[in-house]
Amino acid sequence: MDSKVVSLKSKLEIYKACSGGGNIADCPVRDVIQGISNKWSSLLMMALAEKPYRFGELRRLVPDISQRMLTQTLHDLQRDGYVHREVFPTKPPSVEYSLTDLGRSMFGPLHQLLQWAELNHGAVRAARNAFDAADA
Amino acid sequence: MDSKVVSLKSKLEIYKACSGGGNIADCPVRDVIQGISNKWSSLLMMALAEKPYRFGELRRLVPDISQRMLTQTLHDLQRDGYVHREVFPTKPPSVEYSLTDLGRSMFGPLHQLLQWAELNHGAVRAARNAFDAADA
DNA sequence: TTATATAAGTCTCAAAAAGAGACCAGCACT
DNA sequence: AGTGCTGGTCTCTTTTTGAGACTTATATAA
Repeated sequence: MDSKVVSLKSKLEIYKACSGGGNIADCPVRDVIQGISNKWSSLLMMALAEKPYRFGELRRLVPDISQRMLTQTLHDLQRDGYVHREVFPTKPPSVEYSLTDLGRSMFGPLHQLLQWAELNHGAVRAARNAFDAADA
Repeated sequence: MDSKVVSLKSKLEIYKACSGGGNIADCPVRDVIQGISNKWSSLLMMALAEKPYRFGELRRLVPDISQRMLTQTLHDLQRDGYVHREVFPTKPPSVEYSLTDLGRSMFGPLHQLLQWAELNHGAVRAARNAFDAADA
């Protein structure tokens, strides 16, 4: 469990960064994290980290996102500075989305979490099954 | 930008782990990530990484969560194996929540992301302001 | 010429999720 | 007898999300 050691190191500092103002509610870390912890953000970041994609390509790549949520999530990622949106004057005009430097920087740690998920989805699935079996 | 170098290394492998079955929709990484990318999970993980807390303590610590969502989020974290729930036979009975080994393991990479957020919330805030100023 | 397709969205309506706050049971203290 | 503590659940309202039709302008096919 060296992950325990790592996490213990500066947990408190992070935490204090949140409760510094008095309570945990208006906290810069929360402000940033809540922008990316939603159903579609990490998935789109993952796609765009591979290479730039156009709107329709992303739609086909993630078949279960609605156009509405794709528009909105890309808009939010652009607003927070992670994604760049560029319109090309083709007929009809096409729009390309790509990661900014800030987006690539954020994808570093996000990628670590994605790797953890890949390595440990077996354990999570097992925990779920055990839990569901217990209260049945 | 050495984060760029890091992220470029194994982006594609992760991505393939998702589109392996044919499409990105039923993907183990998504399955795990969606369990923790919601408004309250990372915040509660952050609190419980510091030390175990009881229900009421968590409620006071995160003043803007409703009891309903606190119950539900803790339940989901417990189901996925990140959190342990223990009832103590005090009068009235108290319930303590703590991280499991799996939870501490997951908090490692999550913590990296939280640190990134702490370091870069200035840049994100600046991007937001620029974006909002532009379309006004 | 008329029909169909493609691009990137927007609009409307229905369904699902989240938030607010009352309510509950059991026991201790006053 | 009344109040407070515990950890919840129940109901109602508001917000968010999902499904899918519709748009504007151009190119291509029949």
